[in-house]
Amino acid sequence: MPELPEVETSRRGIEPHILNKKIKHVVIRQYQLRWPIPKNLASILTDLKLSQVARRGKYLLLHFGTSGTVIIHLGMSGSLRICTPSTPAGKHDHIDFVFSNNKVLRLTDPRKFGCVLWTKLPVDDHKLISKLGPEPLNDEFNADYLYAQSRKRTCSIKTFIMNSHVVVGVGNIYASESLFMAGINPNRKAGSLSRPRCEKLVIAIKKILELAIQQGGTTLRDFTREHGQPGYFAQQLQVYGRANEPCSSCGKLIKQISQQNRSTFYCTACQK
DNA sequence: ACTGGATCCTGACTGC
DNA sequence: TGCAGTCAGGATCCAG
Repeated sequence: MPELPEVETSRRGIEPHILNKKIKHVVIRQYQLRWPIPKNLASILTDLKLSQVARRGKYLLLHFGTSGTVIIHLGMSGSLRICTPSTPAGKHDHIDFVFSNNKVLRLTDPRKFGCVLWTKLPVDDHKLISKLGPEPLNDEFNADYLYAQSRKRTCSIKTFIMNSHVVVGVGNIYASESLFMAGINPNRKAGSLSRPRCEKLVIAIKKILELAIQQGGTTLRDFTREHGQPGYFAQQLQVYGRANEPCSSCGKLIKQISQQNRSTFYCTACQK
């Protein structure tokens, strides 16, 4: 369940266990993820010291000084946890990074939509990272930006804000939630949004993500240790997964539709 | 340059 | 129970 808040929660959860530790060895059980794990990754990483645990969008970045960076994406079903070398590996535990302090960073990903890659480049120059839009919580993501980017765009506003080249980290759940908070119909064409409504949407996206990170930080604190815990934020969702339930604002039943083969939930009365 | 659709993969759930 | 069909929190690639 990796939305941006959870990737950030994972980052904060694993960092204290492995920062500034050396890799003792790497165990790779399944190379075939979204893209294959580089064959020589284990030998490259052995004896390198982890200097920084960063995040860009939904990508987790393990920096090893000037040597290079491991790029991890959790896809739809990936998760990370800290365990020990003696913790038995499950069916979908694809890679273990074993550190000198005997802590293991373990990636689990049943659907294999995630990836583990290596780059020597400055990570911002990597193909997957270089074209990403701004971080939603940075000042760079503001009403002027969203308004300018959306002009003449005919795709729906929901599809637009989920496009990682426009802004990173807005997944299917938070797209629906943000549009509800901003009172915008998800079917509306991106280019038809007024400047004030762009501002409203930017504020909503920031607010929703900040709230989710805050909740992830408290309720999913041990997400990296106990796989599969239900997220507390699920109870805070106003429209996502609530088809045919009354709108919390007006009482009209929440509608579920499909956009780009993804479910969208919204209130036909509150969102125009 | 944009848009819509196909696609990678497994598991949970529903209905027959 | 078993089996087929549908649906999942992502995002790239490709054709038009």
